Amino acid sequence: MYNITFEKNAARVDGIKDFDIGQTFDCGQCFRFEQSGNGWQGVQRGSWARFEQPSPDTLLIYGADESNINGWLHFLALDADYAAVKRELAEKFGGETIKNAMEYGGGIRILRQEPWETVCSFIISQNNNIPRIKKIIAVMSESFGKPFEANGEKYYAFPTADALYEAGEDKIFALKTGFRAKYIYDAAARVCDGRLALDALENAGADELTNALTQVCGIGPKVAACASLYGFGHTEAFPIDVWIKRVLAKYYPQGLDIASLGQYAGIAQQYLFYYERGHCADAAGKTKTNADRI
DNA sequence: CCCCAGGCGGTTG
DNA sequence: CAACCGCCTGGG
Repeated sequence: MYNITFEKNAARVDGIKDFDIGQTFDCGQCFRFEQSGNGWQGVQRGSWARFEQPSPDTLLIYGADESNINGWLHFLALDADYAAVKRELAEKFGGETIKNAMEYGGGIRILRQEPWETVCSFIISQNNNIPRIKKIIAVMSESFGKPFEANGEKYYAFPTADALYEAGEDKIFALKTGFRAKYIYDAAARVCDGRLALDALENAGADELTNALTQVCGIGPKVAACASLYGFGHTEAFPIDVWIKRVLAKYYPQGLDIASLGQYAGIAQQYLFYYERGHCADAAGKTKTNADRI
């Protein structure tokens, strides 16, 4: 277990395991944290923090103190036993692929993000690329999120559903959200009038949550699974995107029974996603030319 | 000009 | 129910 001490403007967490800030923030699960110097920083639930990891088992959290440290540790899922997660996944999957993926991205943790933010963010993610997703969310937050100050700088909370509903579909469209504008607006409207009761759904079962989310125009199985996994703590949710489709075709051509993978299937999905995307990025880095496209 | 990017809704056979 | 298709936008 880790040990927490407080320094002048940071919390120091020693004794952490199975955690890497770079892998965790760069594995595609969140869109509001950026690398800056030797650390990563961003905004979650209307608060700012900066993370540095001077050694594998030490984490510094700037912006954290006695009053909010538990919130940040929960966000990072440092209060979860990922050694147990990995043991179970190795057993449930069998084969070398999951072991290789867990070796490659063994420092990933599934963040516990704010539910509405995940719903809205993964609507934006559809048929889109990560740099543009991040840009849209940044501009959306600056436009409709509540400003606050931290570390001598101005930051913005992710906009509430009320703020986006009040803004209206046209202003959401003006953020370059394209055809997703009406989806975002529909989701916001449903949260505002209670048809999508996110607070209550935090305690709902997987099926009930999925059913509620997919009532929203523009939320299908993939976006619902992402929201369930990243925003509602459903580590069994298994989003299948284009990368995971490639993984399944490549490593499990005989088929993979997702339902048999157990309570941590979604965490496995993240390891596999990061593993496959990393491989492709490594391979594409120097050789991507028009001639390679044929 | 093409294609693609962490999908989805709608239409068709 | 499976297979298509169009979709805002931006970059290659």
